[in-house]
Amino acid sequence: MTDASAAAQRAASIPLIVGADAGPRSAGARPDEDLLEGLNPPQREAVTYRGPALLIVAGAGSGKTSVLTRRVASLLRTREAWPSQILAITFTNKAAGEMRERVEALVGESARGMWISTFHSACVRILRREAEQFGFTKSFTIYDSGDSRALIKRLVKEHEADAFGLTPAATQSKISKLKNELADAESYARSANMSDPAERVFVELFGAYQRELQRANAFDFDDLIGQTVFLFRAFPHVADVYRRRFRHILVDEYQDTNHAQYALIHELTRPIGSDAPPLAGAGGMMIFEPDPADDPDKAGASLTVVGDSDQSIYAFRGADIRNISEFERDYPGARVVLLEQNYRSTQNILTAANAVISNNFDRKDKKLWTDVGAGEQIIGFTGYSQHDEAQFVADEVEVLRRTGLDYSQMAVFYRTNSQSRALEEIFIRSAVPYKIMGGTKFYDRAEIKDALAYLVAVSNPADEMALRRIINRPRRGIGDVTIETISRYAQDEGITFRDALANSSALGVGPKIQAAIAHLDAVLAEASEIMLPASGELAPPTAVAAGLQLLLTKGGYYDALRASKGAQDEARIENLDELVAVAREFARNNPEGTVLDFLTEVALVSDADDLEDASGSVSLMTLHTAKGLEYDAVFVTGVEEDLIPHRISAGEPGGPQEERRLFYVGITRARKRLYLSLAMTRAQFGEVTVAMPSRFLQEIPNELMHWRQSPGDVNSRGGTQSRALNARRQSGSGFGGSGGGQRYGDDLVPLPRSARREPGAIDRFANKIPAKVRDNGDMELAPGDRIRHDDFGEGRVDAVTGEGAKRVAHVRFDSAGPKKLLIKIAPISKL
DNA sequence: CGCTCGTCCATTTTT
DNA sequence: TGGACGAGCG
Repeated sequence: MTDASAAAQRAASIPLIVGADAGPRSAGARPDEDLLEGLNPPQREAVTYRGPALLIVAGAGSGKTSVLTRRVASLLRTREAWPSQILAITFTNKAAGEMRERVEALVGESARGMWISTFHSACVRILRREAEQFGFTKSFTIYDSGDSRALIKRLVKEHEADAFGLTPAATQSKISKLKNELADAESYARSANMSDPAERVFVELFGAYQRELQRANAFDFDDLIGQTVFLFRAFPHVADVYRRRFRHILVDEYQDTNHAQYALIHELTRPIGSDAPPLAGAGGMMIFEPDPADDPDKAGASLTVVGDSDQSIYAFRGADIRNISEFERDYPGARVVLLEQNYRSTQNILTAANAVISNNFDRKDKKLWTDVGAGEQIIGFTGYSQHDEAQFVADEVEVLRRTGLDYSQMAVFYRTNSQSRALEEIFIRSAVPYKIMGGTKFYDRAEIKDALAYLVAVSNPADEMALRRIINRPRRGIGDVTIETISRYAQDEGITFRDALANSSALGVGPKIQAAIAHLDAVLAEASEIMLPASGELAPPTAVAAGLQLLLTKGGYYDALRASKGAQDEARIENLDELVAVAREFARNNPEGTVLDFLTEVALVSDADDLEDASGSVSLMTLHTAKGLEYDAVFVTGVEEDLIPHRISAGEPGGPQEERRLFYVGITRARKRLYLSLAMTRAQFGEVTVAMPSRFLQEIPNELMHWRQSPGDVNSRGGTQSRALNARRQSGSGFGGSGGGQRYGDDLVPLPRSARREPGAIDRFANKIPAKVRDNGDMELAPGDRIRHDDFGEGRVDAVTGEGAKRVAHVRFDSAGPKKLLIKIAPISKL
């Protein structure tokens, strides 16, 4: 490592030299002095340390982004690096955009030329340049998980693999996991138990899948990383190009990198020109022999990684926490800087967060602290149903709003996307402006995928999947039979599916179908002239939008939608118009952008409208999406067993711990106010189930919490009338009308309030929450039984539906009328 | 070949 | 609850 330390010394000495001619800045000061303003000592070190490897362990809210951007700015300001020598990897496109902005704000124009992007975007850029090296073309398609699922589904069917328990979903996830480990079909076969027929079939599928991708000139998400690693290993001279170029590599959210990403970084930071040609296809194992690169000019790039193992929440998709915990072993001599001071939250919030996360064993103890004071207590609330819970959130949002807090400073988190429904309903009804972040379905809509498939069909004629998708959309009378005919013809003639379309007359299909094929072929050809001018000249910026417009119009897509009277078809047209608008916008931002660039962007930017600001509205998102964000007020909803921790995680090794980290991430997003809410009952899959408070709630010290309504309050006598029903009236808004119980007629009837308790008394439930839940045990009820309800009085059971804890009694009360009650928890007794 | 209706299915997190 | 898919009919 002498070379490395030499490089470190060299690098470290530069600022001092440069400092002498710091130009406009005050004489003698470091040119990056202003960048260090307001930083605490560890932060300063994180910005100024120079060496081959630096690990910044950055607790939540410790100013990590600020440190990272200043470090980049400092490198530029001191002329230690040209912008083009910097590669900064972030986890999301949004984070990349923000980082670029912040660096630009610090150093201005000179930020241009830096690569600041996600792993995936960076790899696409590299692959577009180098694809020809190994049997792809630069027009390759990027398959998103839906595309690859479709392909896998077809292969599973062809191989009759489901007979071996290989469902498309299982196959896809297994392949993905393997690719994240840099394994391919061959290397996997070597280690697999091939006497197991299911394994043999899987290997077969894996291999076929990969061949199909190659044939289609396509990469799936995992390939973008894995194939780049493969490229670097198989072609050292190519790798050297990038090693020479990127002298400073920074990786954010390092705890969430998977093995392939780790390997990519490792390849990029190796000394230049020192590769022993690796064995092709040697997936899986990596050997890092110390490279005797004596020439300091060949030293590897300097690497900075930032992360927090307490915030590792992507193990389920291959993130390997060891990448960060063993960083010092992988990069001997690495400097480690710890950022523990928190600049975001109040001490109460941090204490709660520390308390929760400390229940994870096998972690380095780390305690966030702040000097801003204790702050407000954490508010707890238990709703009767998820609607009730949502109404609490909506009401509280309004209260906060009236105290002057902007909507954009509030966020609501949930574990699963499906939970957003109830929130949305209530927010709409309560006229609370909101915006759902992430999970944008725009690019998942069928019509959008169709439209994009048209573009792919033009830009990457090898992509048969895209062609198959659009060949009969809109309906052209080309069914499976015809498709098979075309496919066979192509195979016989040794041409591509796309080229077969151009020979429609030779296919031997009926005249009507032949004409349809010829027409489609002509439209595709015309569009390709617009978007891909032959003679190497650049297409005009408008080409993508124009080509798309043409495809949709002449392809008959618009007409078909207009002709149909389906209710959603109008919306589909609007969505397509929106896509065209997106293409125009893209052209404005990227005057030289090609159709490929456009497709890349939409493939990798999952939620394009994330870039739009959410100003003026409350943000709703999953806990995963929340990572890296912060808000003055945060609502974590659905804090229930089986939700967080999610029930599926229970069986998986490390699952509950990861769930705890997820909860921790949610808590630590809050600056000033934190709300934790749950519901006693939750309707999922159309069934009402009884929910139990999350175990994580009990890990928060009592004195930090103020329960507006504890789980005990809801079911012990009295309960509350659903806030969803009465809150509006309480808050004096004129919104009462829609309130009545009828709105919830199909829902379980909330328990009306008979006696109001002093809320917030924590001693009574003392977080021994589950014990407080009313439980009627296995009370047996049958039609005809008479029962007494604490609030509704006496009634007669009409029917009993459901099973176990979900049994529901349909009761006709003498005075209160018909109600549905969950037998297990309703305050009832048999007469 | 296309459409409708019915069934059945599955429901974690995402670049 | 609702979304996806298959069988069966027009």
